[in-house]
Amino acid sequence: MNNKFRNIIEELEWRGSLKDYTPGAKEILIKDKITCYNGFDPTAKSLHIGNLIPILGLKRLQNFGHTPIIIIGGGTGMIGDPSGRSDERNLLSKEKLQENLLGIRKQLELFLDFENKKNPAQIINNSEWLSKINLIEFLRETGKFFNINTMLNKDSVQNRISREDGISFTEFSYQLLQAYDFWYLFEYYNCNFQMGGSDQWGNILSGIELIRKKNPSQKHKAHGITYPLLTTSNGEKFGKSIEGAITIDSNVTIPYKLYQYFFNTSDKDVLNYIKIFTNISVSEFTELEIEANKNASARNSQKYLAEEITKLVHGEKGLEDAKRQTQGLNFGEWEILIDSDYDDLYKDSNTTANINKKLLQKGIDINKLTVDYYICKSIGESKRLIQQGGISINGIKISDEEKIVTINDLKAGKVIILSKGKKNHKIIKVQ
RNA sequence: GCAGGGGUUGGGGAGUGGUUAAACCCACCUGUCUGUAAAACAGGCGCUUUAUGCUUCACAGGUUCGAAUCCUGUCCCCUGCACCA
Repeated sequence: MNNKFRNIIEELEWRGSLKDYTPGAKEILIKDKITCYNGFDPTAKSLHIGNLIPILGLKRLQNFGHTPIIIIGGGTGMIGDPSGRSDERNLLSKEKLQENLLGIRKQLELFLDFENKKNPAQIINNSEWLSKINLIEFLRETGKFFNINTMLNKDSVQNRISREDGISFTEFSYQLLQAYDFWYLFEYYNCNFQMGGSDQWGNILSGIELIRKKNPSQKHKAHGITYPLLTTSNGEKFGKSIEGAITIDSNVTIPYKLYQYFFNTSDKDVLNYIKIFTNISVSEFTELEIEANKNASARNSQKYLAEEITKLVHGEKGLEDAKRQTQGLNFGEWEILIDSDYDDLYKDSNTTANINKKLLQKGIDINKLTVDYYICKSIGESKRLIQQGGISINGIKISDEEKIVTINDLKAGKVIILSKGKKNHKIIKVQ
């Protein structure tokens, strides 16, 4: 893990994690030690893997002696960011927001160093100041610096205005609040850098402009950098699976799922992802790259990526569990699964379910089973898949579309592993 | 508000009285091959008691032996004009 990079810019550029930057930003990051912030809005109760990019960005800054600040958007979360949205957000209730806030805060604490004497990370909730804003004062002292024409020209706003539903004043105001955050941090926390996804570029610039206008004497002191937004080479959104976002909360996305998600990264993306998500050094990377070109079928890069990320997010034990469960589920080696694996897999309701023992003693129609446990959408689909050889129990393909599943189909006397294709499994436990 | 165009199965988009559960493309699913890939190929993609069965083409009625297709009303969208500025 030793870092051969001379400075943060060199590292970010090599990792492909730098997209836009304000003039002079690079030089300052190389020469000085700065304080930089990145905001996270509590829209869900867990961060998803896309959030790892800014988190790692802050961490890398910290490694080079800069001071990271994480803003969790207790205030801005009340409003909703229109960027990248095609419709108005539903406002979250205050209780929900609070719950999300706590969850995210806890997760963020895992990644950065808060103990360090020199440049400890901080987590700050922007409701600290946003909730105290007085409307009249805000309009006079901050709103005055925003030009509606400029605001209207933003893509995020334009997109919404051209739609039938338009955009509410509330969301339209979001950019003011984010700019205000930056100004506030600049003023009271000596923070003059903001980092964010490239979709935040406009918001970041607004903040810089506000700072400039409010402090005419300190021209060009605030800066921003962005990292590119990740999409897969197929143009899909990164971090989304069929069942929803891949999160870093082991109760929502179990380590096995996380591992699988990255293991299934395509060859085209995997090397880029490794640079972005892991701390791989240039020399290690070169080695891996050569190996990947020579012997792609070994999938060493995917394995490396999946292992590193699982370890980063869930630790050594999480990784071990994920690998064992992979072996058990994806290769049908159910014997190696231990009791706690079932418990783990049980946290993911997409993968597991319970069945009443009596039902099994009577016997249950295979098609009913697949539909009841959400493997198939309809009995018709189930029959079709059986004809096509797409349904299996405990790794054995079912050929009889009228099959009655009974107690004799249990593995180890306690579970049925019902699968659609090679990757969709449902572990059904008898109770 | 007036005039014109339009709302079809996840998305796009054919179809303007009858073998139309509805062309085609994309997305998606399964299988073969394989590397738990990609590509390619094969199959599939409203529901079920698989039947000359049931429910679908914005919504509600109507005409007809028969309607996604015709009529009436309602809702929504797009374009032009007007109003407003």
